[in-house]
Order: sequence, then structure tokens, then C-alpha cells
Amino acid sequence: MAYKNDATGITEGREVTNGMILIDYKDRRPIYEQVIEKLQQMILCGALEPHSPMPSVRNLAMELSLNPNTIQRAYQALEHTGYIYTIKGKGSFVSELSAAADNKRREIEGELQKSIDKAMLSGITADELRQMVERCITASEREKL
Amino acid sequence: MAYKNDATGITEGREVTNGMILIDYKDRRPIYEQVIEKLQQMILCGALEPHSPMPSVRNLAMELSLNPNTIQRAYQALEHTGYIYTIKGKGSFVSELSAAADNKRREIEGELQKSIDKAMLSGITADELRQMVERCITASEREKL
Amino acid sequence: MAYKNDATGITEGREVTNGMILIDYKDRRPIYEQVIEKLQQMILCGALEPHSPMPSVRNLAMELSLNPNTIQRAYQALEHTGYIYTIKGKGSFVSELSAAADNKRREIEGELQKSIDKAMLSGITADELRQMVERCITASEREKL
Amino acid sequence: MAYKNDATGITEGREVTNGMILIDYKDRRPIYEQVIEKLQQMILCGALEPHSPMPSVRNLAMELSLNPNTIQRAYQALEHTGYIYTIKGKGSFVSELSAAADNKRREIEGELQKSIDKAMLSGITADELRQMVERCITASEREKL
DNA sequence: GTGGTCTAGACCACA
DNA sequence: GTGGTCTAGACCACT
Repeated sequence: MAYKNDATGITEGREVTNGMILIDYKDRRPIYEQVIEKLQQMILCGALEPHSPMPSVRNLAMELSLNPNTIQRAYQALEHTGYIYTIKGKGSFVSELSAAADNKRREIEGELQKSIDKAMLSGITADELRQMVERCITASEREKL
Repeated sequence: MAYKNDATGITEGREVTNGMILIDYKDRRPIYEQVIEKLQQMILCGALEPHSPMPSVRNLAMELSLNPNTIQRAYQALEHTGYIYTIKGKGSFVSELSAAADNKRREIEGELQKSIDKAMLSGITADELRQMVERCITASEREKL
Repeated sequence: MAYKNDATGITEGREVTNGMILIDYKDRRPIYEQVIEKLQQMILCGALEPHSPMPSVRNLAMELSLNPNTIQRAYQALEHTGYIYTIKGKGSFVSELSAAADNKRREIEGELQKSIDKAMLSGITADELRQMVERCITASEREKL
Repeated sequence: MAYKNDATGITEGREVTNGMILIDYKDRRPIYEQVIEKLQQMILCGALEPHSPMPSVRNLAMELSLNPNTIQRAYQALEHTGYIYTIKGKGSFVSELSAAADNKRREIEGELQKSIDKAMLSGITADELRQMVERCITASEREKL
């Protein structure tokens, strides 16, 4: 039932993303959001270079064993937010970073603002928050190694 | 529109929460989550004192024009996470803060960790993050006034 | 609102149970069940001797700040299960232990049977169970000191 | 009587749980708790294998002649305690056993501790308890055959 | 009066 | 098709 390679055996689908996208089915967010996030990160960190072609919807769907509709939806969102651009008949390509990076920064700052608002309303002090943030940063750096 | 105002037309029910709970129907999150969050904040910031009675399920439902089941669900979650305790036939009461506050701190730190992980993976540096956090904190403090 | 000593000041209610009954409002079981259990234990362990008078419903209700109805209900259950007997106009008295003790033993064994059935159905082995029971026994003995 | 059998009168729905779940309406516990318990046992004893799909909420509701909300509530509890995980739009699936089994062991030991505490307070000796446990174990094993 | 459970039926987002 | 949320209204046990 999964969208694996079909029976022809021909489309042996080389891994086009080097396994950098892992879907976490226990994650409560919808799958297409996870795909969007991972592709954004690959674009922003340079794994996918500006003006290089994105993997085709079908290939990526097969590689991740997902419904092509799900990938399609992710690509539409990425185009809408300026991470990629599409040329009819040729495919999708990675945009210049500048716009994308600014978007991401705003998105992250929005999330932080929400969390910090909640914290302040719950009686957590600014200094406690700063400590928490430092702990998170070091944790995140350590994990990255 | 209100849930079960009686036929007199005179809406008796004194506001038991002083209008501190506002439901945002544009918010994509389910209503019961919004109720949970607001009540948590009221408990943590001391607006609801330990061992004082929570508004009854039915009263709060009327006040917010919601179905009692929705409030019930929120109360059960709050009991499960240690914010309130319930005596059958008597009502629900605010718990001691200690456990609740710890839970909240962990919850907030978990959110921050997620956001910061995403940021680092997207090429945002630790120093940029610290600046963003400072902006958020001052914004949050200003709004509080 | 609580059923404390009334305004006369006369019924200064000496503690008739030496504080051996503590109601746990966070316990999800109804209060009258807790009262029944505690009184059963006081009878079975000899704190209340056979044929000695039980505290009056009113006194016990005041002492525990409970509604007399709640105590009444507990006494009825205790009489029904043979822990106490009532003489009209004189009050309630502790029964001989034999019958009561047998009842309790059956009750406990019934509970154990249920838990053990569940355990076996969930793939816990008999030996694991024996180990768990030993841990529980030592824990219970230590706490008793 | 069944929930939403269609008008044809031909009850299609093949039994998805092989009749392993029987609701006892005489049981004082709520139905959803009974469902939770039965499903936990089926998962823990291997009747439902890890990563295999759980019956859909609607199907199980029809099969047991219950309201889908009741099943939904049970599934949410099972997800919360780590027995199953859910993918929106696809269904619920059995989790790896490890976490679930640990939870169950703790739950059972907690029950035993309570029963044994009560027993000790009622003057039942440790040795009597051990004998009772042995009787229960053999009874439980015999019934299993 | 209180909270807790259950049914019935609706609508939504996701795959 | 799936699960998730919400409303409406019923009944129960407990205080």
C-alpha cells in the first residue's frame, strides 16, 4: 500500500536527498509539515544550492514512501514562502537564500515570542528564561556534533 | 448563543473568572487547549490560589458559552498534570503550586529546545538567537504593562 | 460550611479516634469508603476492642469535619458486613473479630486475585510476581515502623 | 442495537479483534477503562504486534456496539501511556513493547502495594500474604488453560 | 448541587 | 478512508 518502488524494477530511485529527510510518524504534526521543515533546513544550511533543481515530486515521494500528494503540498508551500521557484515543464528549483533566510528568522522569532510570552504569564522570570535558553543552546550544539 | 441561559433572559451567573479567559475562535488550536492554557496561567501566576475552588464545570461552560464536555475535558487534563484536584460531588480545587510550576518550566524549556534546534539547523547562530531572545523578552515585558 | 464544632462551645468533641482516621481528599474513592476502610482496620488491629462502643455518628462527623450522613452510611455498611452491631437507643458496638477477620481476608484475597490475573494476562511471569510481592511486603513493613 | 448497522441488515464488518474484547456492563468501571485494559493486554501478550495497525475507531465501535467517542477516548489514553501511536488520516498503530511493558509492571506493582498495605494494617501477616499469593497464582494459571 | 460517563450526530484536517 | 474536536442532551454516583 505504501508508495514504494513499483513493480517494474526500473525506477530504482537513487536516494536524491542522501537520507537527510526522516519522517517521524510519532510526531503529531502532519507529515507534509515535517517534509516542509526538513527541506527548508536543507536549503538554508546549503545542502541544496541556489538554482539547483529540487528532486522531482515523484522521486521524493517514492524515496520517502509517501503519497505524491503529500510532497506536492509541501512543494506548493515552499514556493509560496519563497524557498523554491517552479518553471513549468522543467521542475522546481532552489531560490536565492536571502529572502528565505529572512522568512525563517521571522518564523523562529515568532515561535520564541509565543513561548516567552507564555513563560512570563506563568511567572517565569527573564533571568530564568535566559538560563533556560543557554541550556538549550549548549544542548543543541552538543547534539549537532 | 450562550449555553443554556434560562428563559428569564436575565443572565445571573456572576463572572467567576473576571473575564480573564478569552476564547480565540480564529486560533487553530482546539478550544479545550486554550482553556487549559489560560487556567494554567491563572493558577501559576496566583490568580487562583491553592486549595481555592475552581469554577464549576457547568458555570464555566455557561460563562464561556461552551459545552460542559469541553470544560470537563480541560479539567481532566489539568487534574492529570497536577494543577487541580477533584472531590466527587464537591468540585475541583487548585493544587499546591510546586508540582505544577515544575511541570510548566519543563514544558516551556521543551518548546524552547525545539525552536532553538530548528534555528541552529537553519544556520542561525547562537549569538543571533540570544539577540532574538532579548528582543522577545523586552517585547513581552512591555506588553505586560 | 464544614461540619466543625457548633457555636455552643460545649460539645468540644474530644478526639475519639486519636487521629487515626485521616481523610485524603485527593483520593479518588468516595469519602465514606475511606471511613469504612479505616474503621475496619482499627477494629481488626485491635484499636477498637470487641463489644466496646463505637464513637457516635455525630461526634465522629464533627471530629472529621464530615457530614453526619457520610458517617451514617459508613456505619450501615460496617453493620451489614458484620464489623459492628447496633442496639437501638444505645448505639453501635464492635463485633467479635472472627467473622470480620475472615471477611477481610477474603476481600484482600479477592483484590490480589484481580491484580494477579491482570498481571498474568499481560505476560508477567509467576516468578516476577513473587519478587514484586516480596518488594511490596518489605516496603510495607518498613513504612510501618 | 449495534451502532450504525446499515439498512441492508447484512452486518458486513468482519470481527477485527476476534471477539477478544468483551464488555461487562455489570462491571462498575466505565466502559472505556475496560476497553483500555483489554487492548493493553492484547498488546502486551503479543496478540497485537508492534507497528501493526489497530482496528479503526469506527470499526471497533461498531464491533463492540459502542459510540465511537468511547473508543476514541480509550485510544487517546493508550497513546498517552505509550501503548500505541497515531498518524492522522492513516490510523493508530501498536508501539514497541518495551515502554508499555514497563508501565504495566509499575501499574501492577502499585496495585499490589496498596492491597498489601491494607492487609498489613488489618493484621494479616507476611506469611499469610505469601500463601494467599500462591493460591492466587495457581488459580490464575489453572484458569488460563 | 458537583463531577463522570455515555450516546448521537455534526464538522474538520489529513492521507 | 482516518483520527480529532465540538455540541446537545441524557443518566449516574456522591455530597
